[in-house]
Amino acid sequence: MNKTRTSIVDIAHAAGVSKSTVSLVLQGSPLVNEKTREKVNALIGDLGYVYNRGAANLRQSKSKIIGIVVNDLTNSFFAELAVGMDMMVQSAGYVQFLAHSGESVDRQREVISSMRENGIAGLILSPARGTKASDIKPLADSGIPVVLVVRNVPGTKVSTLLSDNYAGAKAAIRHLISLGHRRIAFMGGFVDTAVFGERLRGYRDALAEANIPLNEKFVIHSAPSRAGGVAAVDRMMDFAERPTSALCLNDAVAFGVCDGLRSNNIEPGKGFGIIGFDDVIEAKTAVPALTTVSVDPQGMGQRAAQLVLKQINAGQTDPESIVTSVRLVVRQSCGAPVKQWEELA
Amino acid sequence: MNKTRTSIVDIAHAAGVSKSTVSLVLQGSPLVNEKTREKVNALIGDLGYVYNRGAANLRQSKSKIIGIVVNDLTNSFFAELAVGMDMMVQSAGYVQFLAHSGESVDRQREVISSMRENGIAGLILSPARGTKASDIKPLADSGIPVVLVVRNVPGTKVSTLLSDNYAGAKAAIRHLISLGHRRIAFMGGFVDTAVFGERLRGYRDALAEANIPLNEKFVIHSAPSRAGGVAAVDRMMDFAERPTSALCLNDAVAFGVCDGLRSNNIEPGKGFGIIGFDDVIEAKTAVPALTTVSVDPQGMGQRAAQLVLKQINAGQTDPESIVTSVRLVVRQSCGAPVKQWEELA
DNA sequence: CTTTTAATTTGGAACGTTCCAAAAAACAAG
DNA sequence: CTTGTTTTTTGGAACGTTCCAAATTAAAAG
Repeated sequence: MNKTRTSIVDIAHAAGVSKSTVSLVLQGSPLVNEKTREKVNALIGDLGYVYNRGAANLRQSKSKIIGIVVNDLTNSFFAELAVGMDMMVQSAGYVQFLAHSGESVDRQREVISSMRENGIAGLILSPARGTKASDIKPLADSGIPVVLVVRNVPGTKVSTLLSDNYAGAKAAIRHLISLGHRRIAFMGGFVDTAVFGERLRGYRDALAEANIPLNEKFVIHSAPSRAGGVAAVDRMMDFAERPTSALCLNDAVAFGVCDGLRSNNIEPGKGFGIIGFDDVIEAKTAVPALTTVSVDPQGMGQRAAQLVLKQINAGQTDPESIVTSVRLVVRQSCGAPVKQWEELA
Repeated sequence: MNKTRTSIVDIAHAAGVSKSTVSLVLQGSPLVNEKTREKVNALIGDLGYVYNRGAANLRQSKSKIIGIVVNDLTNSFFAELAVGMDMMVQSAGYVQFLAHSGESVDRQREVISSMRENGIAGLILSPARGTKASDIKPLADSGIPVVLVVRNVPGTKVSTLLSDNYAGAKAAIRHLISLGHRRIAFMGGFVDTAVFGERLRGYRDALAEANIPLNEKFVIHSAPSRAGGVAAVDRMMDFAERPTSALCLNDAVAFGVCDGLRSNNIEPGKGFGIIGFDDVIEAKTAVPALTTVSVDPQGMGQRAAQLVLKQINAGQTDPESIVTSVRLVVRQSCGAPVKQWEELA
């Protein structure tokens, strides 16, 4: 309503003190007399004063803003990741620019540069596919802490927070083998991402470990989405010798695989074993409940936020690379040992 | 790396012009000579200058920041809504504070006030359950455009963008009736939200229209989530006379209902008809593909962003209330007319 | 070469804070 | 009442931009 926002000097004037004193009050400085503090605080309420953080940032040349760029908010894994970050960021008294790159490197570049203009204190980035080290370099060089989550970008010298994809995949395959599976597929994902590479490596090594020869046809590429899972199953149905189970790139693919199996009249978890990756919230309630490698997306988001906050407060520290451990949660989607199915058939 | 960020005066100095001229160049003013413009632009690149939008905001007392608060990012409806907003906001040269309230009014209040301190130019709010008009009033009074999406808050004088819940629910029920259903449930949601109320009203009126008496037991409350859908089905299984189909509060509940039916050995879409609400991305690929009332979340997000941008540019305009229309997309989850099921049984 | 007009450029004040050195006030001790 | 000490308060410069009125330069006209 007011012509102009009420500022610190308006308060000062009303309280009969100087703007410096008001500033001190706002910062909760112990220097001010209790009496004046109360008077000032009262006025702040009465006049509807709102602190102008932008002005403060300008003066101090530092901000309380953290940039977060996520490649796909639509995927609940990333949505949960974002929620985890949000919690941490807010409770540290920061505020976040959260943007969605939609896997577009161009858009990602735009939002990062826009965030930079707006003076972020740090950046958490879940990079879009195809991100190059040079996309991150200028930011990092200017001294702004950057933390890469979920996906790494080769050639960068910034902190990373990744999950142990290799161990997770290996554990999953071992579990399938222990249930009696021998024909195990790996579904979803494209070769150009590090995540895919690591999980695939875990798959291969676990098979080798059990002396099961690798059938190249059994690694079925597809989009890392629910629709991709459906597509992968369709592809699989044409095989002469079909797998009896699959490790999926992520939970979204796994759900898609369930969908695809059903439309081919195969009951997921009964006629075919499925393991996902991520442990998205729905994994628990889905039917069949999804056996999956739990990455704890919210927790990961929180840790990422903590990491970037730590680096902001510490001035400049050496980049840190954290690999978070991962655990297999066994639920219903692998059903009973494979022997029983053969009896059923 | 540099001790201090390079500023407009550094450039001015290097180019042998005044800071005013550099400022003019940055704003793309036609006043500057082509020669000097080029010189300045070259220097800007060379010296790695980055524009300080905060300082500009301070001077102009307006910002290019839009606040977005969403009650639950984890729900893909809202995630998609956020993505739609993001697209619009970015392409208008704005940047967004996106926060997640997690249905907590307290947290919502905190983030809104923090956004205010950071000088947002407008706010898009999908209010947490239980939001009061007084939570929004101070912001709106200070002249910052506010747009409410998805959920309304009674007693506020701000713009709203809601979907036609009543008509959507009515259309859904008519469809079920046309397939031969008579025992139709309404699943999910709690009474205290406007959305629930409107959809329920559509349900009731459509039944009345067809002279089907309302069975109060058939409106089954539950959390508006996937888990809530499962719970609702469990409740339903105890009924002596069970419904043959259900309209669900939203797609998340609908998916949960599918899960719940399966664990009771009822095949969704074959033994029971299900209609969702929202038309989330997975609705298309799920098996059975979900018949649902399409709200087009991304489109809605875009429209919300457009609305707030319009109000920002127009200075102050009267609040606008938009109800977006909605359409029933028929897919597989209602299966064949109910007659056939009886023959099957 | 002057004068007029148009095209460019430019200091300095302002935006709302924080910070610093220094002033003022309050209190204690002699 | 002085002097010294501690507590509290205070102007003004600074942060990096935009804006304005005014100054300078270039071009056109006489």
